[in-house]
Amino acid sequence: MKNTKFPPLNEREQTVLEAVVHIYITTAEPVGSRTVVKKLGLNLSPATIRNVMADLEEMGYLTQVHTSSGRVPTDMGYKYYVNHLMKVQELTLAEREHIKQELTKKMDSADQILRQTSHLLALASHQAGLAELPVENTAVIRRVELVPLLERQVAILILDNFGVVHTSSVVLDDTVSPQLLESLSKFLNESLFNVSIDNIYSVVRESLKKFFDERRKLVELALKILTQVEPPTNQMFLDGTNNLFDQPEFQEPTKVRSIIGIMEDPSPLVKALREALAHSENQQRTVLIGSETMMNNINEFGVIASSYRLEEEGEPAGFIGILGPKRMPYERLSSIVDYTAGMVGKMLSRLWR
Amino acid sequence: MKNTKFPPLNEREQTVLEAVVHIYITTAEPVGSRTVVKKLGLNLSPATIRNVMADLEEMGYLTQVHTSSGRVPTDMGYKYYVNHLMKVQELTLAEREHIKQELTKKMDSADQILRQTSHLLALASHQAGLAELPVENTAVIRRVELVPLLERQVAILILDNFGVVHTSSVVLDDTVSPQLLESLSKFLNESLFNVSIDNIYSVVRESLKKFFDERRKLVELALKILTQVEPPTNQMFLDGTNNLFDQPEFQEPTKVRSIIGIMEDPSPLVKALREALAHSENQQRTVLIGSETMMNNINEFGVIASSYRLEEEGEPAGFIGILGPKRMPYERLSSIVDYTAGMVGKMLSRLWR
DNA sequence: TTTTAGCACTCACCAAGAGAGAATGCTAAC
DNA sequence: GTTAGCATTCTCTCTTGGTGAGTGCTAAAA
Repeated sequence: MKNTKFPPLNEREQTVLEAVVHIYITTAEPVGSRTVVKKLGLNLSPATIRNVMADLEEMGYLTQVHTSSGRVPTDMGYKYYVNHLMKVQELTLAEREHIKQELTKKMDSADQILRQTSHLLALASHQAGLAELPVENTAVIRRVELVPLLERQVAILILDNFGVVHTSSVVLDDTVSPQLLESLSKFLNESLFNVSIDNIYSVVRESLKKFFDERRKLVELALKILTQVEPPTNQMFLDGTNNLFDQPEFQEPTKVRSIIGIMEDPSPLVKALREALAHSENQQRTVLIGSETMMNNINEFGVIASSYRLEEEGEPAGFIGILGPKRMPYERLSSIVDYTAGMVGKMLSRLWR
Repeated sequence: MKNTKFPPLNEREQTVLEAVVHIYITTAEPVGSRTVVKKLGLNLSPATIRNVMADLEEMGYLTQVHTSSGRVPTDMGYKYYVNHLMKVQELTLAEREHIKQELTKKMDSADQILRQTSHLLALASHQAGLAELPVENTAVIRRVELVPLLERQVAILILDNFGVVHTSSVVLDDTVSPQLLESLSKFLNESLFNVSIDNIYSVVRESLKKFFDERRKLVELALKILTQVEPPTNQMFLDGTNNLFDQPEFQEPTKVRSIIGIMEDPSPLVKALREALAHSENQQRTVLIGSETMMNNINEFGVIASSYRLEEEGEPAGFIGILGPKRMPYERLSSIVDYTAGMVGKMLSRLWR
């Protein structure tokens, strides 16, 4: 899609494209020229619109599912619509209140808030909702605890500033004295405090060097323990995937499997979204369509995502969004995503202030 | 199913029922009398077998998908087969070695072992594998940690004897002094050590009473904190659900949704399995078929489960199993489940010895 | 130059029908 | 008790023909 050209459209062409997208979104049926005329209320005959639609097809914005059927937007058509034609709908007061209310329920961790967010988005959109935990490079270690469990087993708990606890445990070859563990714990806390979780390995290794000769045994133990800490995979919550099965485009078995695929491993989608958000205007909102979603050769999905920030003007800390068929009501859903992202940011920052 | 009668079968009827089940399991097509004769190599004509099959149908063991189609086993037919006819196949040495190898990989927690188990079972069976963490009533608290995170936020960590860490965190109304937290932590550790996780509330409440007048503030805080600990839902790992989509019986959209349903909430299945295992011979292995699986009105599944024990002659600590269509190769899969359950028990007990 | 009426054409969709094939149940004979 | 024979039942597939929505093209109108 990167190098595809988007030929410019005159006013009439824009109007027709917009109409086709709108009609197709609500009906899921190929759109014919007559229908467009009726919808637009123009004083033109279907034949005229037919010519416009033929032009739009030639430029790559529309396509026919078979000769002499109505037109359907291509990915490029959707993209043009989203970028140039769509007017984001304001949410009603009631809708805003509802979102606000659902997100101001008592929640004590980022985990809970984002799980709730994905649920809320799924409910509000009748599509699948997704919500990512704050990305690691903004997460910072607050505390490391080593807890002796049984003679040779030690649990490692890493708490970050978002209240997320990363746990792991290790079975050692030798027994460890409580004294040794305690001094190790102290050492780790000192060297890891406020270190980004991303950097856990490098920082520790470095600060370990200083100690190496002094406390050889301690150092070895520390390395042994830390290699057990799994690099925290950035977690994403995905809710309401069953809504997708209601869509006519996901009835076929092959399409069904693609949904399962996402549930099992959303990482390609996450990666694509992060990239797109980083390059988007203001790093605010992005829409990916079809192949852009990077879901193993399934080009049926569309996704709308917005970043949230922990401070008004800060860096994006993570994103939330809605996943559905390409044929989604973008105008309405975009505003839901935007507003919710704002609220999530507020709620998260309130957590630790 | 509870009150259904299982009319006794004579030898020929048993042979025919067994043949029908076997053939249907491999072909997924209704089985005709001719096919049965060929398979059995008997010196009888199809007409004779037809009569037997008609009898079996009358008794409820077989059914026709439509007049003048071949026969298919009913749930009752499968059940009779599993209980009386099936001969559990020995695993080959290679198969046993493979399972052993996969389970003796370095793993440091019950969590990892059972996740790996569900994966292994899915792979070996080409169905979905499931594995439950050791049930709570055998899990006992080893250690409680209260970790101050930020001024008003406290994380609660409960470690059980299986190396599983239950975490939660709470935002308090007032700030808490480290001293208070420390004494509270000490108090909780004393009163909760070796207490079953099931009983956390009752035990704490009781032992709190003793302290009530002495240290009022401490007690209130403890209660506040403990109400934040979510009752740990017994976790079950489910892997390989995508294998199910390959089965012809799960092609239709409605069936597909039932699979999703299980992925989202397997608790009815878990409950049914626990119950069945408790009443099974030796509390060892059980097979549930169709409606017995308790999956909201979807009667297409079958499940084979075995309990594992932490000590040779101990109580069952949890179960593992295989979920697939009713039409599963029970003879082979049963032995896989049995053997794996034995290995899991060994691996778990080795963890904390 | 733009728009439109008219018309032939294309294609999906549906219903009805015909024929093949796999099984069955039943009856009467072995 | 077993079986051969046969009419019967039902699914599945393929064909056929009709309908309707929509298109592209051409030539005329604005």
